[in-house]
Amino acid sequence: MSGDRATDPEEVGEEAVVGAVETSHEVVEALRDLGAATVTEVATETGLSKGGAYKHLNTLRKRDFVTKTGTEYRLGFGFLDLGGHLRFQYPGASTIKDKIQTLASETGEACLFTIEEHGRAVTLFRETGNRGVFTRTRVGTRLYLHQTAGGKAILSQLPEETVDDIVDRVGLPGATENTITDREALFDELARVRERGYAFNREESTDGLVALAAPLVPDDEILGACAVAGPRYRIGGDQLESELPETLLGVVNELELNIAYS
Amino acid sequence: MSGDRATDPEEVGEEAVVGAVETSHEVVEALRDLGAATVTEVATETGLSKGGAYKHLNTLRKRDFVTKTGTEYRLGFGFLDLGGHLRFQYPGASTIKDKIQTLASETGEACLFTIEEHGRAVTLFRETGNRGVFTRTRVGTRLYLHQTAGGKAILSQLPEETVDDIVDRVGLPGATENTITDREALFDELARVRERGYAFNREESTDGLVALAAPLVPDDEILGACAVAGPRYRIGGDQLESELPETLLGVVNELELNIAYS
DNA sequence: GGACCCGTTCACCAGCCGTGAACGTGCCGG
DNA sequence: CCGGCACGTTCACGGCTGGTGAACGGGTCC
Repeated sequence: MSGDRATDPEEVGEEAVVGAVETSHEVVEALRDLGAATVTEVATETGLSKGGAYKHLNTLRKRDFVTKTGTEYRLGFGFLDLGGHLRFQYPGASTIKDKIQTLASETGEACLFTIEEHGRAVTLFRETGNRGVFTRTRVGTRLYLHQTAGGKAILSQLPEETVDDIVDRVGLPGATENTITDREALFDELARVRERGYAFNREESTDGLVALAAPLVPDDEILGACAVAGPRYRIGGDQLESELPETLLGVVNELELNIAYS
Repeated sequence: MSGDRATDPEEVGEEAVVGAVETSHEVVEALRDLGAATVTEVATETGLSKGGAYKHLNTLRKRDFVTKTGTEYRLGFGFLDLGGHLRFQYPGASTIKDKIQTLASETGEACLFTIEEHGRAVTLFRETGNRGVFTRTRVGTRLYLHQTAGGKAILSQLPEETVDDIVDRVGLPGATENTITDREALFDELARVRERGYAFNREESTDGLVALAAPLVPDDEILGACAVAGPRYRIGGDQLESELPETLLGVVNELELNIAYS
């Protein structure tokens, strides 16, 4: 029922596009950047006329994408509704969320479930244990696949040409001095991940942050990756090497069985 | 910095609207209902021509609101990104989320933070304890204020004319036989809530589900409500009457202090 | 191999988006 | 109390673009 989950490497056609919708998106972005704004502020920010900005804000308001309080406009929570709906449409979503939560309470650290979209990593679920929170990764943020443990776990399960396409499109930007920024090095790393069964992130996205992730492959098809992340000083040593992989792989295997037979 | 948080009872003007953006939203809704669809399916669902549907899908794709996999279109996670961003812009968001989480692990039940928007209740944060999950309330869903504990807690803090406006606009639809569907009865209930300091939901939205909520009012201004919800057979009796209110009020008071001085 | 089906492109015309100016209202200073 | 300003909202109009229907091309199933 849920079809093919592979990535789509096509470039988006610059033509065949509805201009008014694009300006609408620009209004949304302006509102996101400004936080709260009046009509004239939105107009100057987007370059629209006052009347035009008004029309757009009004249109967005009809669908709860924008809220008006007196004379102030801000983004509304219509986006949350759609996003939340979508999150639980993903195959096995509620099972995944449950397991991520138990993983979080067992390890005490921040645990994530991440998928690939448009060559980037998107976090669908995030639960934190009783220990202090560390990452600033939010549900929905788009990160680079090659900079994160979950991303590398996903990449390790994709055919080589797909990985090539993704690298062509989004590049390999660096974040810390540990980030893999070379294509060869990335492929080597992916081979190691494939062999080992899970991926590390040793301060490759943020200084002081390490993580561990395993791909979720219930049916010969990569669904995403489960990760445990925490500060290096807490889980850096033995835990990252031996204890955590065991618990992580246990949870992921269980998940795969649950999802495959349902 | 964050301005007025009161509700805005204005009706949205039917005119002064951008048509192309509305059809774009219709495409999104079609895609949400269909789950995954081809261009022609979207076209027939929305009544657009094939070419027109294509243009719209393409436009949405540029902003990650739509994903294309081979010949299949589905909603993308761009909405999640915006929604998540927004969630943490709300005043005191991360403090609130933390406290909701501790509340969940202390009580073991599902705990929510809910706000009011457009006369409806929107759940911003939801955390579940170690006991079985019960409600199907998702982050982002819009519920009726008068049907939920959190909603009634919020209403109890609003001026009477605002409550009147809201009731005029959204009505008092029933969900179970316990739902308050009469305006007089609602005002009586709100007076009791105000006096007591917290609100109950005794199977007023879903059979078998009870809840308890307290308004969060850090600065003379209602921010939202914190709620604990669970099945009647588990928390129905003494807990709901004495134990839970105490822990809930404790957490909310602490939250109010944290938010007021920050 | 041919007939269909579907996604994508293309040209075209009417309707609509966006503009700029006009209107009205609330607020501040005098 | 009053006048002026600034802002949201409305309005009429013109150029452009959104949406149409038909044509193209590639894939797949008989």
